[in-house]
Amino acid sequence: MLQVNFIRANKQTVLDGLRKRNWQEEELAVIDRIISLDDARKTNQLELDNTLSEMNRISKSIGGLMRAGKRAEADQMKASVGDLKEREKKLKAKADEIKEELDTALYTVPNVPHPSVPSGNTDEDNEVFQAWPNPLPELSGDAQPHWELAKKYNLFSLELGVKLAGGGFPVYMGKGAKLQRALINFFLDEAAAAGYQEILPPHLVNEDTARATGQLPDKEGQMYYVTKDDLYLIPTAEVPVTNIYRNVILEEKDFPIQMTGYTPCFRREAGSYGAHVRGLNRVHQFDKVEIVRIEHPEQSYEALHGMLKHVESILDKLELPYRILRLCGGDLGFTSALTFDFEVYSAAQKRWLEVSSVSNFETYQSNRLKLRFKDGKKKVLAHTLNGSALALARIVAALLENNQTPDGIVIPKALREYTRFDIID
RNA sequence: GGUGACGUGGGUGAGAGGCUGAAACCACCGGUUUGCUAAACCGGCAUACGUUGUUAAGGCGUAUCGCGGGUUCGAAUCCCGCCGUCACCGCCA
Repeated sequence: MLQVNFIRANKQTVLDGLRKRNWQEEELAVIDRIISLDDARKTNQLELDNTLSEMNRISKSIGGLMRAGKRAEADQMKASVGDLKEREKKLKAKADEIKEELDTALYTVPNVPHPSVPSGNTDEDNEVFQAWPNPLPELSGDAQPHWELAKKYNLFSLELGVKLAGGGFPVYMGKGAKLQRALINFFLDEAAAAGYQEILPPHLVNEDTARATGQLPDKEGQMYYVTKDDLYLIPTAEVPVTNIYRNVILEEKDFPIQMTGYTPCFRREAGSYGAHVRGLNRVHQFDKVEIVRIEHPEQSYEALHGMLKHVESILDKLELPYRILRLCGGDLGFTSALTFDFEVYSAAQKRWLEVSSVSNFETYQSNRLKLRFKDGKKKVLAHTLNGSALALARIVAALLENNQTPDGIVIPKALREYTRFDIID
């Protein structure tokens, strides 16, 4: 969430940012409300502190009297604390109430978009930041979408997933399963080569963890929740990996921090039906290799572009046609200041599929994470970033479709040392 | 899952209702001494919020001894719940 002090000092910037996210004028009132709640918080806190201070003073003198054996005087002083206690109780209750209102209000405010974020409402207003320079692949008329190919070559089954779990849980088989494993290893090795330390985190996280990276309370409905143990299934490795640095104070020399992690990702994503969610296009469980960086604020945008280059290099090696979009204000994630999406062209479906989202959250996450670094004597919030490198399911969809030939599906050269087969037939 | 022990600053560890935001030691930082290094000695060394101050240095207040409640004029210390660690038992890939 945003810091109240930041909102105070940069009110106009915040308001303009929210307008870019298409906030209506009446919704912007929350900003003034936050400031006045914070004022109330301070006033209340001061009164509470003064009350406590008075009580502490009296208690101390009672201690002195007791030691001096002046029992009667001490008893008299004890009696005088009653009113203060009442006041303390009220003020404390008020403080809790204000804090809750303030937090609730703060949670409704998304990150301030970076100046380069284009205005716009929907994904149609996203800016093509980098187009695919070559002609798009064209397949012959009898080319099949990946869900047909999966049947033909027995690569995965969603029907079987229904039997085992439910809709949207694919079961990969044979070369389909091996292809998943190969891609995961390929992505992890590429990330390691680019300087990212590999992390294998828990796949379930507690509430504090989900809150710190912003999944709670904003996206509560999107996560699977294990009530019995009060744990959430992770929607992305971003959550546990970034939280490694929750409540940490770094030294400047610790930067940059680069981590990568493979995890399955679980998303409830309340359903929508039709061709655009068929097959692997949208599922409840998919595999993803994530890259996470923690950066000095002055370096974070450079780091963001480095992450773009990394994702590009992987897609180049996979020989997939892709383009990069800069998300508009309306499509930008709640916690992000700037996001670039990678889309891969899936030739049989004749559409672009989102396979990666690379974002700079600036201090929005680190504020909740309490992730800071020492800047001289001061402690300053660090910037957090992350990106998919890459999300598997849709990559598989594109690979299968684009590489189909009459003889079978050809595996890209870079992947063959991982699959140990050249073709799916 | 059961039983028992434990959880104190960056680390080790004392404290067992008031004189304790917390001894001592180690680590760290600054200084004195010294051909250099080391040693010795002196000093400093938590975080958050608020307040004051020039958006400074500093001062002041409050909170924090795993987390949350309670008892009490007063809690690191007593009581309750939770979490975690360790040991043993049970179960188990």
